[in-house]
Amino acid sequence: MSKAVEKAYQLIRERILSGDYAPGSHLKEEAISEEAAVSRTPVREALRRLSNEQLVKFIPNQGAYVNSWDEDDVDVIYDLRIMLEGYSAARAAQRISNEEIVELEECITEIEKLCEQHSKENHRRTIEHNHRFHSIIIEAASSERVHKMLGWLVEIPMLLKTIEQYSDADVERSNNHHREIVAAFKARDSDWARSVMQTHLRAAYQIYTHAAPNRKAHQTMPSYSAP
Amino acid sequence: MSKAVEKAYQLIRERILSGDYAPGSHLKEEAISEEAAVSRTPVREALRRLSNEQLVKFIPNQGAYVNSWDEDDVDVIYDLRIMLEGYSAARAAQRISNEEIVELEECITEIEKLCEQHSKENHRRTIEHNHRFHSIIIEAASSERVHKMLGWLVEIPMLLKTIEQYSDADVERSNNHHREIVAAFKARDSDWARSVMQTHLRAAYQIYTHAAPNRKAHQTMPSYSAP
DNA sequence: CGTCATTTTAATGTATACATTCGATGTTAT
DNA sequence: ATAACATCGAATGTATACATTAAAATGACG
Repeated sequence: MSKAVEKAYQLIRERILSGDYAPGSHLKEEAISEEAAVSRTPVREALRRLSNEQLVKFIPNQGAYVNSWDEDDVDVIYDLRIMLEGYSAARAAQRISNEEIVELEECITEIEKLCEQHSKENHRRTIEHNHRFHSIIIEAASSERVHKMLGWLVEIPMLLKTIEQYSDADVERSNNHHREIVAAFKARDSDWARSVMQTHLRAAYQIYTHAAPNRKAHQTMPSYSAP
Repeated sequence: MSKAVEKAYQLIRERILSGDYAPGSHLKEEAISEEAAVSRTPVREALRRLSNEQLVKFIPNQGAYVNSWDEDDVDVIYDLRIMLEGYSAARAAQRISNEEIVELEECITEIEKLCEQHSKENHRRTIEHNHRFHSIIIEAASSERVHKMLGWLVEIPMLLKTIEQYSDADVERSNNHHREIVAAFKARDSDWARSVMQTHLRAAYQIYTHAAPNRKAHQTMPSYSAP
């Protein structure tokens, strides 16, 4: 995207995900445009993009508010990811190139190496490689639509933190899933690929729900949406 | 949405769906702003919305082009609809109100009445009621995310025309599906509801593929995307 | 003292003017 | 003649000024 829009977009997104902009707070265009050192026009465009990703909520003639999600919404997000990434894996099984398979295997070996000893830095790089692994598959599925839709499901802070909760057994299981997905790809077996991918993500969901300290304590939209 | 944006949005959308703006053609902001009698600003915003719905494709520093879809994309659209509307039906089964169920039944009786004799007008109203039927269910699923995502899958002209291809037997089968979905809702059976909904849409897909005179004749993006 | 109408204000929505970028065209040198 | 290069133009990208709207503050009245 263009320079100023990207600048505003990244800034707003960062601040929302970091919690700097609290859920429900009013994102005023002028204030943001000053902080990002761009004019209101690109800020507006960035906000529109974020509203499509459901990170902010628009109210006509009133502007943008940081969106919040309740427990049910998190469930939906996981359900959608499981459906769509499962679908992606199925499509990828019939479309992925040998080069991409090699890349996937490199991701796996990297992750396994990094998991041998725990550290903040290794953790960060593990997340990166994991993300890359999933991205390659979504790319290989070769559908703009699916790619875009999945785009607004991932990278939500709560969900990203899940990986920090993985026990050693969880990590080993996850790595096994990764290997099995590649095996399914090599066999060009769509059903197998989809099945393993869905298993992989369902397991992640379980770890998240058990790790979440207070699942019932959901953030709610403030009263401006009510009479 | 605001007035001018809505005006531009509707105009562009209409012209794309009617084929007035041909696939691949360049949508120039200034030209559109004159036709819609608004300034470029709301036109830009409308184009961004349409690009999120995948109706137009953006190329940086070059602008918006009417997007086209090939056979594979149509397959993906149907697959996604089947997954997401199936999911919606499953959620709706546990959330739908009695009032909404009554509304669904009204839609069904209306459709059945309209199907008794063929006519252009009855056809149009059938489509309307059918659309309403599906909308109520998606509403009842009660998830902004799912609602929005399904928003950019429906109302593509090719797909809308499918219903015109329905034989009498197809129509009767469709009506039976509708009734069975309501039955599943009354039983609060999520799996049943999802299953029938997916059956319903898979049948529609089959009718489309068989009715399409030349499925292989897909529109392709012009060469600006190729070297 | 509370309620309702009015005014004010601060934000969004829109229009327009300016900057930038990329492609087309045409020229020149090899 | 062709390829590299410079120039020009038309479109997008950005900034800013103006219009409109809705919420908040104020004040009049019951």
